[in-house]
Amino acid sequence: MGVTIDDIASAAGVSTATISRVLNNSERVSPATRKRIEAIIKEQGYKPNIFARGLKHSQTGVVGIIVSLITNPYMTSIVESIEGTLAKNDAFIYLCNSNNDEELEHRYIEELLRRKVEALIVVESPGFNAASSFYDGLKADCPVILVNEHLHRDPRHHVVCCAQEPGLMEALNYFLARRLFPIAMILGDEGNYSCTVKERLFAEFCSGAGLGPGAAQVHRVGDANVEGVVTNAAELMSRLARSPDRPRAILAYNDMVGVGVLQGAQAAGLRVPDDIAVISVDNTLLSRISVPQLSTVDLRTADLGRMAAELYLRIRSGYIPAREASREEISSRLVLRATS
Amino acid sequence: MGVTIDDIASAAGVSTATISRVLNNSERVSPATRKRIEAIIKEQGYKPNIFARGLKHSQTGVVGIIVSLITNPYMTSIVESIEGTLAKNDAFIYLCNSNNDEELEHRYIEELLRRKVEALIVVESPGFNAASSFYDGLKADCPVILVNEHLHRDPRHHVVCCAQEPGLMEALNYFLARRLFPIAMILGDEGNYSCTVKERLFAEFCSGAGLGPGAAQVHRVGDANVEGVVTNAAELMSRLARSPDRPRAILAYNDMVGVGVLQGAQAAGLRVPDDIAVISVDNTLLSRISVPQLSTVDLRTADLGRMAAELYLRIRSGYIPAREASREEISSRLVLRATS
DNA sequence: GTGAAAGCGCTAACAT
DNA sequence: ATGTTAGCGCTTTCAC
Repeated sequence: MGVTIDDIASAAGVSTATISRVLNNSERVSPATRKRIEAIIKEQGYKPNIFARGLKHSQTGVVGIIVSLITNPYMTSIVESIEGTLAKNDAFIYLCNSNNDEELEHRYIEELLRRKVEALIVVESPGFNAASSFYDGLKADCPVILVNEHLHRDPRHHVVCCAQEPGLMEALNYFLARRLFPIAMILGDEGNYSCTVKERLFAEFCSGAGLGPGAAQVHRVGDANVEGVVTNAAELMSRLARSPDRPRAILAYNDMVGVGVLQGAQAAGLRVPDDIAVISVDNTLLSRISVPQLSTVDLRTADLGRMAAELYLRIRSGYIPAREASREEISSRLVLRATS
Repeated sequence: MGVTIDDIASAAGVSTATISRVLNNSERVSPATRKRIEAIIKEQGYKPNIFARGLKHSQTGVVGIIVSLITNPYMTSIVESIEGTLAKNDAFIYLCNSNNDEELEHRYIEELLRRKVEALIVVESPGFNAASSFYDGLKADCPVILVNEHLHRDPRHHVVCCAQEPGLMEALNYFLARRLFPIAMILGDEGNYSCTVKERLFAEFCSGAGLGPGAAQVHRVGDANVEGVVTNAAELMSRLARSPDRPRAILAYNDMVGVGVLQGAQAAGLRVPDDIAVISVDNTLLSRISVPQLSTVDLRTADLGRMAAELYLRIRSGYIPAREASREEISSRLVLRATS
């Protein structure tokens, strides 16, 4: 095998304890010996054995990530960002795909803890309500970082999330300023956080702007996190195109819905954005590859991933207490592209 | 901490060695004691400490996966499949995203080996030529499984791949049988394997079917693995729609190109598939969410992922020699949907 | 400020 | 068929 702590110790003419000390840059080691040892370590390319460390319940350099659906581009983007940030800091990730299966998720967590991950990052889909009560009760001996946990204002763990409201308001005000009425909000199934937020916010916006039922509509297209929603949204849009109170502006639940709306509009012979403006939510790959490119409310997946990873790194460095709950919230924002 | 091998040993009234033997279900242990010990293990919920095992250079239950671009839906699908298959078998994965950066990839491999992964699965993009010579030279002490390594007929490692030819031929014959001429092949940049295969195969097909230049065209849209290709393809299609020898059938390099073609066709007022039939390659999310849904050559990502994972599992079980190169190749196939 | 030494939980000779 | 025991490479008291 590779070079061990003993090799370094004898090369430096000190004991393994001293090496260990400089490794865990703790305690008092004379600057001179520290410097000398560090040089030898670098020179010999020594890296401590992960398993020996893990055996002594210490650093393993691994964080566990649980995502609810890895094939969802929204998730993928967050994972990419976490991975990239951690890789720069010599940390590895265990990737676990829960498929929204709570039971499986619990088993994953148990096993990850057994493997002594240094942090547990749980990425929720914004349109899915995780069993947050489970996490509230979770006694992990590593920090738990919840990405997009919106439900509890005071969860027991670290939370990193992106507020939808600011971007949604920007979008609605964009429509309002151009007097693009009626405005239609296209939602997914009721009952999840993301949907509720949008519905409430739209209602507030309408009453605030004095928009009557003739100027505002709400439609639903079923489960919006499922591929079939695109077709549903396209069909809905075709119908709306023929309706007497055809909307001039659409705010779509997510990018998949947005893509469906675009297709429906084009099929109905409507020009986007001239006849109808469309803004969706998520800013995933889909919004960028649609033609025309979708204007969308950016949920800032890359930032979210980076923040989660950096939070772990700060905890690891001791800058932040691991077991205290913290909350970082960033604002979504409107990204204007070709459909509005 | 949890229950250790000593706890089990004393509970069973035997030595730790015996426990270890039943754990590694090797050697001769009397069926009676084995049964008894297994019961106690189950009862106490004992699980061997991963780090102690790793320290003794044995099983770690982890496999390393290196993908060239995790945000690519093609990759994501393979990763999902690998993860799902391994999770059922209590194996975890380290996910590494190389971003097509060779240098980074090498560092990942080095670190993964140090972490004693039980297998290394490298997923190449079908449109990217990996530095296969690097892998040929790689001396890993774990099996290396290359997914979609097409270049070498006799690589030093295990290969699992999907041949594009069968599905492409199906697609072309589909066009031929319906006499949808001219047929246009839309390719990405020259120089990668995937592109070369398609070009060669198309040429062979044309000469085989006696198709002259009036009945067959080849076009290029630049780097087809980049989001912007959608717009390029849309623009190309708009131009083709106005051309005197407008194609009646399109075979698109991948799903992104296919989506672009669809949009271009619709923008030009062409009905799909009545005026123009479109078939793409990949069968990713994109082909399923496009409206109309794209007919596509299925590159069978889910099967590929499962095969790679199962290959590792068979090696782990000793059914297959780890260090011998093997090759499993499956055939792509045409999936007919709404655009053809 | 540094060293000696006792483990961490397991595996694998070597004994019996 | 089962037990004894010496490590794997590191961390961490406890001495000095």
